[in-house]
Amino acid sequence: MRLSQLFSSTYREDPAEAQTISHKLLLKAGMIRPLGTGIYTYLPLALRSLHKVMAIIREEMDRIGGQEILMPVMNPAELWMETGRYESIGSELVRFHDRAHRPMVLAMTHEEVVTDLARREIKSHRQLPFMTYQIQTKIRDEPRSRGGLLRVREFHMKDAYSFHADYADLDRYYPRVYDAYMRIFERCGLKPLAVEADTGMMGGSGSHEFMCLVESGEDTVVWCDKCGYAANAENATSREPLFQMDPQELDPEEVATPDRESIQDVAEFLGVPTSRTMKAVFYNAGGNLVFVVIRGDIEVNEIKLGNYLRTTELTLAGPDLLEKHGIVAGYASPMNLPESVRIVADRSVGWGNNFIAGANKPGFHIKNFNLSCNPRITDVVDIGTVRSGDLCPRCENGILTLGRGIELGHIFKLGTKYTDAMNVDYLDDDGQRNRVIMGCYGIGVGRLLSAVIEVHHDENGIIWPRSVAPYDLHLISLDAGSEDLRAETEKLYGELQAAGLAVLFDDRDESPGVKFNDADLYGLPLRVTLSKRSLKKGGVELKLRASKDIEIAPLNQAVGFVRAILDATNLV
RNA sequence: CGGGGCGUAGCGCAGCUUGGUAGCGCGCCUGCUUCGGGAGCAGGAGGCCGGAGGUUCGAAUCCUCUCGCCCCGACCA
Repeated sequence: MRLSQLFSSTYREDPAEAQTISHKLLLKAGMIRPLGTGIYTYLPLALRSLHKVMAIIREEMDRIGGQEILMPVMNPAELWMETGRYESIGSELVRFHDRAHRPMVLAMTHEEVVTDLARREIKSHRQLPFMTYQIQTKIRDEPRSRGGLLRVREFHMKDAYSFHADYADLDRYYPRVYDAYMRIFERCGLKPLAVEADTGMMGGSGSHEFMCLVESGEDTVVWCDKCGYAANAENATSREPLFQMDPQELDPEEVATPDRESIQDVAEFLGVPTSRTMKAVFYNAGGNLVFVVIRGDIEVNEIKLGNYLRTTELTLAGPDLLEKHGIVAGYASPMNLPESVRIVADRSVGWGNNFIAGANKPGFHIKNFNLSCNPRITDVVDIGTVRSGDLCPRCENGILTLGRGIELGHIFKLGTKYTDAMNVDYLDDDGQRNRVIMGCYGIGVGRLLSAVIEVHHDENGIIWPRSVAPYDLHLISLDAGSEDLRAETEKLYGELQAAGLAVLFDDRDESPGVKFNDADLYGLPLRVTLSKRSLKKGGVELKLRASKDIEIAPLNQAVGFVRAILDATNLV
């Protein structure tokens, strides 16, 4: 491809709207252009990379027996009503009516469609197991898109669905998908961390997310430095920490704590660490007040709490709701609570005794709060947020670390959530009717591309791994008007292409500085420069984008050198 | 949906406080010169100042409403 013909233009300055590195570079390098919030056009360079990622995905999915299909984006709402998701999913599901006034949706995922398909096709156990996948546009009217391609409202997802006769078969297949996922990401130049994940609105019995650890990631992940434990912070847990226990429980007594409402203030005022306090956090769970008791130094994990309460409608309770139950904000007490309030305690209430807690009276707290003070505290569960430095729940000496990650993919053991809702059965070899078991597996393709840039770049631009680079090499002609030199470069361009290499040829009448800077920005793996100076040095200059070193190859052997270098750097 | 920020030429921005119908840098076009890390000179094109309404003799500038974009939070395969 001649750069003079390429439909793309670079920016000299960083686009103001972009914050994350990949967003900046994708715009700056002329790879994507925005159409609206979270909606982008892929220009030729980005599309070539996207296609390479897709090709890798297809190879790996085919390798584990996947069969590619393509399902519709436009779905009758009826299907989604069948599984209940038409109602349960919020406005990120785009709903509309067709010309005949039938309710329709734009698919944000394809469990409904594929499960319906399966129920029409599956008759016998002989057809099981199988796995279908597609790479299809997904529409999600995200409440908040951001970060360029990292989180968008219309995107490409590889989604796969496997169907099994029993759980054992799903359990056997699931690790194969896991391995295929690792291969896909590694082939794209990423080394993701697979973490145990919350299943969210998808449901199911187990799931893993594949996290690319970078600062710009939206998720918090937790991992152990000793064993393999890794989890999304949403559902991570830790082992009981070391804590102080007084030899005996004392009787509670009130202490004056004027104008000290936050745990921090109270602890400082009374001269105790926050771990010796018990704090109260109120939630509105679908209109009901829930009182959460948790040790003062630990944060409530709302995902865990929501899972425990089996609700997705969970917000901090407003003053109205508190007042209604006669609770004094800032001094709320886990003692003497009205019967109307549900109490949920984090397991950390057992990590110590004689705590400081609220007195439910402005300006007062109580000393020596113990679990025995309130017999109504019976729900003691793990709803705390894991902190960096906490002890690993799985091994002896491990310490947990927290980091940020981009969710590249997510795999689920769905079980029968959808096959139950849609009655998908098969006949076993005894002629008995059995429920089909499902797994589902997603990868965000554009997000994966963004993640590659987040990981592979420097201050001058992208540094593509060859596997997903839009072209293999960037050929620069510094002919300065010399027709001979130009002819040599044209000849080399032809030879490189004839050798099967994908070449981006900067044939523009631009100054060397512009060409070098654009080459760095585009970030193709290898830069090949032909100029008066390079000829004087003995041929053409070869420079890897990822390295500072420059090698000279004789002009008549340039193609061989290029191939050798590219092949040697094939794996990034 | 809450909180914050921003909409002026393709990109980055100034002008707005103190109203007088728009400017800078880069990019773009033409010519000449130049040619190894974003060249020089000369000439040129390009903007209903996001939109609507209002105040005013007069609005990019003041007021009201609205739309869009970005960030944080809520939310979220």
